[in-house]
Amino acid sequence: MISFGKFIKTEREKKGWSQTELGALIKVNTPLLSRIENDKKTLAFDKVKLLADTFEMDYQQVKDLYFADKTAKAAYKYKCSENVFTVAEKQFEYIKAANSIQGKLKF
Amino acid sequence: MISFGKFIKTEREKKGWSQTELGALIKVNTPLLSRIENDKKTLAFDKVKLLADTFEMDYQQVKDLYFADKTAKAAYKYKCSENVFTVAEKQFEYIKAANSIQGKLKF
DNA sequence: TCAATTTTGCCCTAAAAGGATAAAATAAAT
DNA sequence: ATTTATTTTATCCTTTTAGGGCAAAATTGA
Repeated sequence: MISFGKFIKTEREKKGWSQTELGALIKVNTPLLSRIENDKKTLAFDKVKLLADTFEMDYQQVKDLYFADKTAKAAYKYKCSENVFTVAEKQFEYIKAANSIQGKLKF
Repeated sequence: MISFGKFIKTEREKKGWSQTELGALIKVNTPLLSRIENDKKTLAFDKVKLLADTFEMDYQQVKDLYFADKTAKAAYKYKCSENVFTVAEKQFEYIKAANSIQGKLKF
């Protein structure tokens, strides 16, 4: 498993693109893309769809990777235990269930 | 499984405290605590330790709940799939392993 | 050694997070 | 039925951070 930054770098190189080239496609300038690939900045969420399309990959999957990365980094930074993920998943299911009961569109 | 807001409300009522009373203990004013309990605002992270102490609960556990809640809400909001949590956990383990190799303190 | 590419150092702006006060709404108690 | 206590809502304000930008330095490699 690699970080989202390294994921971008890997896929970019597979395509044989420079940072500037990929940057033009996903609307991110070169210095910023460099930082993103090195996990010093994060890609803005609204660029993720564009990125998935550019890489010809499934949006849902790329999006999941994007958030997984953010979650993992926060969990590490704040010294969470491993079961934070299990708890999160349960909470997630709970919210989904609660909101699928017509009309309740909280959170 | 309940939200972090409802968790606070539940524990507060167990102790028989008003929002103002608990608020004084954890340094949060009443209107803000109301919003927090109703999941309209989030508790600042630096108050979590104080909250755990006040409730006489394990900090690690409360902290995990705090981040689980944030994660779950983001995952729901951005329509992630359920396996975002599994991916996140793998990523988490990867980061931990990478950083346990002396000196590497990235992320 | 020149040219392309990547990285770093700053700086700027817009958005969001966290917090505060006053006032309205609800609930409880007398 | 009115007070009184409690909770919620309406705004507003300040500080932080995310995301982005330019210029220059560093690295890679032809």
